[in-house]
Amino acid sequence: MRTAPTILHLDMDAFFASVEQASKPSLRGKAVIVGGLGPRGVVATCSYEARVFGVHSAMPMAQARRLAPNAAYLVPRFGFYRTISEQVMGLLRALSPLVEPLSLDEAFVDLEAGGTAWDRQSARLAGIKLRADIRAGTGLTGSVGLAASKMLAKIASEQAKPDGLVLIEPGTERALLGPMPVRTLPGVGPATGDHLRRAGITTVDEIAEAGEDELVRLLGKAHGHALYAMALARDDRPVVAEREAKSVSVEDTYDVDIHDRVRVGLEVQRLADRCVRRLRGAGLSGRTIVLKVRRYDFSTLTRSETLRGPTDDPAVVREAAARLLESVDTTGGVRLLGVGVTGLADYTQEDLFAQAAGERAEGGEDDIAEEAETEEAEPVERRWAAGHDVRHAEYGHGWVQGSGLGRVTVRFETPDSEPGRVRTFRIDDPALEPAEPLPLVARRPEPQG
DNA sequence: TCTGGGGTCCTAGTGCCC
DNA sequence: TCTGGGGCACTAGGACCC
Repeated sequence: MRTAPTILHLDMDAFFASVEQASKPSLRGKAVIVGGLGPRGVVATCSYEARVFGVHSAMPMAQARRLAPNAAYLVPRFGFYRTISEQVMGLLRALSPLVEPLSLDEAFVDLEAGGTAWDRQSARLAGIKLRADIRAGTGLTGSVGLAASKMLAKIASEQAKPDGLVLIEPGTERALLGPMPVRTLPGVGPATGDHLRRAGITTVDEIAEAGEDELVRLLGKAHGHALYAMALARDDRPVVAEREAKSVSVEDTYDVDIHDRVRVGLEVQRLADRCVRRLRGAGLSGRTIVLKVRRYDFSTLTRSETLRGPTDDPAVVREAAARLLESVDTTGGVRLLGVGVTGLADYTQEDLFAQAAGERAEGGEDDIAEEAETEEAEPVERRWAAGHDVRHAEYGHGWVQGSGLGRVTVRFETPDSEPGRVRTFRIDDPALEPAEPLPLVARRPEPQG
């Protein structure tokens, strides 16, 4: 393990909610909750103001609404978050070629590999400058952890939240880690936490005291060895810049359980098409088709089938998914269906032939065009999702505060305006149209030199 | 009150081949 | 020919992460 704290972990603070607050001045300082707004939605992220009420990620939305009835509830705008995320990742790549994104709002950076830092002073300075650059470029805050390993850098950024920087001095790791609860360690979730607690182990020190053999006995080989090493602050996993995807999947939870077997079949076909579209979009094909079914009682089962070779043919994936469905009992109803592909490969020669043949026969992508039509036919209310940007011919740029009963309520404001006024329109008002999000920070003139 | 969506990794059982 | 075992592929399920 290295001796200088030159691994940096960045964690953007309440990312989705912060982006929404930055783009909507009237929400700054308010409880903002981003997530699925349907009857089975859960909270994706919420602002720190909402956390005061006890709201947190992964909480059922219905529960959040009871705890914070006056919060602003918004659906996520992943496309926009991705744009902001790329901006932030660009700042990280300026520090080092070794940047490992973990999600839209989190990444590791190997500062030493980039020549940006070699000791604690240079690492701290790099962290301070990064936070300033993120704020200047996006108006958002991120927390930075610096340490000699990935695990400790992540724990440091957790401690730094919100809007802070924590550097763990090499040599102090074990003393720091020892009294912490086992759940601090990555890979210890509710199940493992319970398992350890039943064995009388609640702190990191107690993991170390239990010994490696005991942990392997309790948790199995891989998990036991890994956890013991982490408890001793041993972690020499490198920062890996390029990670290849291992699977592609799509799934839908339905507002109401589906009982009709024919409808279940149709949904599986739709999901298969969507999955293939994603697969092709990534330039991939795959060998193993996976069907996922969550039943009315939340029991989840998967069925999979491995083909002789990789495919990205929608008909092949549809047929495989349909065969897998035949082996599943759906009486009682299903709440979720999913279709995935694993065993990924780049396009194979065979696929290219098959695809060429398919295109000759069917004239291109028509075989999976059906989805687009379904989307066109969605109810008009769906165009006015809460939180999404709109433009009105007379009042300018705004966002949807809510819609229903044939009306849509819009607040007219932009990231650099004062909090704006609210107006209500008919949902079919021709002066109102969906709009692209505006940049969070107004473009400044390029600095000279 | 009732639990999203997109992933990764691990384990265990089974069947097959050598 | 019988038996055992290692190694691998496949399948299903579960834990965990953000």
